Amino acid sequence: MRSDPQPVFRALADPTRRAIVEMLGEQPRTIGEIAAQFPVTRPAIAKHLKILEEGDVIRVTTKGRERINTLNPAALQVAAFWFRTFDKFWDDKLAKLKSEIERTRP
Amino acid sequence: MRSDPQPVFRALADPTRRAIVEMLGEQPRTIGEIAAQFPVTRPAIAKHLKILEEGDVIRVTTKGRERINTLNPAALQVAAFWFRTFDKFWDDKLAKLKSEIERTRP
DNA sequence: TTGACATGAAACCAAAAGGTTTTCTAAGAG
DNA sequence: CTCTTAGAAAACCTTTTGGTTTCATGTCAA
Repeated sequence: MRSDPQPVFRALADPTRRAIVEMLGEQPRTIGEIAAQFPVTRPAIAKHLKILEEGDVIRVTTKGRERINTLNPAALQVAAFWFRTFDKFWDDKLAKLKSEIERTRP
Repeated sequence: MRSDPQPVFRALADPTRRAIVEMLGEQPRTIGEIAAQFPVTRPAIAKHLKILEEGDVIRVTTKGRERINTLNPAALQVAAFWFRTFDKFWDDKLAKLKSEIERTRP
């Protein structure tokens, strides 16, 4: 499960891209639908989507002349996992319980 | 606790900076000590540290002619929190348990 | 006080990032 | 067929990023 988080962190570094990720967390959308929500042009959004795709944060399927962008939540875990290193600083009891839960549920 | 995650995500977007964060997770260090671990020059590391400081990911204290860089784990939580939006995609039971734990421990 | 050492600071550079406009292609609707 | 529409693709631009080298400053140790 733990792969290189760099493309994911890179994808999430831009606020527009994080907003896109949040949008796609609700439901899959086409480029046009996404671009309509932002003050930038469609080509700009297309570039953002490409970067998200490179990080495997989204998956794209073609349907006729439309391209459906779907969130791939698993990729987010790759980045989220990185933060686990610092669990010890946050809440020791909670961290222990969490890891215990995860350990006993393979 | 939830503030703008942008400076944190920005700080964590670079692999060198994430490595620095991991180093400082062990113990505070001076710029020189950090720079010695990387194949880039000290001024380059100094710039990375500045970006980390802007995201409040590290705190800096001066001691004589040394500058001690210390990790501020709380800032990491700001970014980690963003991922919570997607808990529902990961493991529903675990997510519910986690939020239950957090809810009952204010 | 003098030298060595930790760091700051400025000037500079190439590449990447984020954006635009323009042009092209292909699929649906009439 | 033809028109409209979704998107791809290329060319271009400006700013930011990540790095360098060179020089300046302040502190510790002898």
